[in-house]
Amino acid sequence: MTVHDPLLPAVGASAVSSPALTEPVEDYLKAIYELESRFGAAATSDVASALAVAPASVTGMVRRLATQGFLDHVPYRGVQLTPRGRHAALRTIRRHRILECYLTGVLGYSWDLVHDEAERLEHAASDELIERMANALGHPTADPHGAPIPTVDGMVEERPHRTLAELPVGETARMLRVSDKNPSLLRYLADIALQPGAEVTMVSRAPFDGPLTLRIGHAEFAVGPTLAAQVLVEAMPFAAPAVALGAADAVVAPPATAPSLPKSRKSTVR
Amino acid sequence: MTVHDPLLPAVGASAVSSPALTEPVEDYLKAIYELESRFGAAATSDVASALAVAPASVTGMVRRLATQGFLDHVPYRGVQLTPRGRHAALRTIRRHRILECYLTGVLGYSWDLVHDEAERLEHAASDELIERMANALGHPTADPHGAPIPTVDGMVEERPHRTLAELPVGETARMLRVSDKNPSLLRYLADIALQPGAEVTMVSRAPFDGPLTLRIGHAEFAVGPTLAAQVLVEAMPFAAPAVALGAADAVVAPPATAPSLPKSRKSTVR
DNA sequence: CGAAAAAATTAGCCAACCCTAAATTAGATA
DNA sequence: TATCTAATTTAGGGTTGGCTAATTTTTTCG
Repeated sequence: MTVHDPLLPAVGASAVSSPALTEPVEDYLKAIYELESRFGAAATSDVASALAVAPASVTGMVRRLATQGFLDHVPYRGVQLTPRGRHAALRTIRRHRILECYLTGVLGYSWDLVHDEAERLEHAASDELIERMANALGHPTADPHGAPIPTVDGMVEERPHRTLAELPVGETARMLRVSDKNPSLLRYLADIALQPGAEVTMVSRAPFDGPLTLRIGHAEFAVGPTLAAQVLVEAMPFAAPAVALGAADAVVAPPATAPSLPKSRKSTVR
Repeated sequence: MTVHDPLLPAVGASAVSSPALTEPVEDYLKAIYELESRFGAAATSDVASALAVAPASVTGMVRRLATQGFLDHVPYRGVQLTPRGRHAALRTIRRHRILECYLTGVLGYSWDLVHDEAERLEHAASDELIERMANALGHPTADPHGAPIPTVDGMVEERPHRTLAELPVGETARMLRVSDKNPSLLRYLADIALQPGAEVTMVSRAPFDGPLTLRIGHAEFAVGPTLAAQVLVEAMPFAAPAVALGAADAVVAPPATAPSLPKSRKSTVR
């Protein structure tokens, strides 16, 4: 045999649907999804800093993704995912979060270290593997950091919440969620037992951006406002005993249609 | 801040050592390792067909890998791994095999389906994850197909063996190993209970490349010589009861130094 | 309003990998 | 030994993704 028959249709991919996304593409879509759900649209520079690439690289990739129908791009205005792009993003996010659950729940990873591992595995694991893991875990609905796990068909539970920094003095709330991206923050939170499902009471609040005093269990801690702003909490159902994150009054819906590419927007303190 | 500081040293990689290999590079090294241990050196065209790429692509990659010190290339003669290349190859092979063990042992994959999954995960999993899996499994020494798992420092158990096709009539041997790359072959072997550790007796052998009759347990099966040639067996210690693959009389050693780039060699029926 | 600053895009490049087609080289053989 | 063939390599391209250095646009502010 002298003929070389290189990669024809490749046996694994489903005939009609997706030709499998590359790793960078999955990363872009995921980052854009997250920015979009926070700000309504994703700015080039925000995507760039989320992915640690130069803004010019984002412009280039965005053009490609737009021609492939994953997103809409209005030059100088930002991007928004199309339903197709959103679906792809949610698929990656589901994988990421199930992986995080599996790594902490079965393989003993601590919650501050799962992010990086899941970040790499999410691109390599097959649907088969992800569903086997979900199955082994009893189909969790949130990852170890409290982030909701999208369903296979792209639905996400978005719960009403506010940040811990907004909790009025004297009120008690249940911790809902925190970003998985900052290991040292996560280690600190674990130290003070502030994890999803925990009850927190705002004891006092020093003026001029001063420290907030929290009661968690029987102990009190003073934390800075920056930290508090990163922790999401939800109202406590009256007198309900602490339980794991589950159904409750969750709103199940595809992420709301974003306000079409707003003219201006401040993303973060730049 | 206007300066974008793209991927500097990247926090995860160890300062001095490896800058992390790309997926194609790991695949090349692994394929070359396997060809080299079968034939003493890897021919361009063999690498090409193992990886399903054109021979010209192999020449290109080989040049790059040679300049990076992973292998020695004598143009028109073939390649051999340097100690560095061999070490990298064995690391990937270890990952692959531990993943196969984990997927079958813990997540319920059948042995004919693990190869593809492991093939993708082996590039994404961290050392941390692999060692956690190995730990959860009790540090297996062979994968589900009987292939020995290299140790962390690059040692492999090579056991003396012959193919089932070579087993003389009347003799009994223990099945040692079979390639993990052919799902339908693996399904058939599972059907006839011919798996690593199983005892097989050569009952009879039809002439002119005819079928071989095997006894496995209490049943007899007739198999073709092609299949038999793919199954590796080892001599049975006299009267020893069947046990799982483990220590025994294994030879532990780094893969023997290959005969320096032989002048000619037929790899397979071409 | 008009200019400076910030954000985004374009232009021009680079490296990794892969391909086909056209040389080469080695090995086998008459 | 001369020749033919099979294996390899070289030449010339292509795509993806990323970068830097201009060059626009937008936005902000004096």
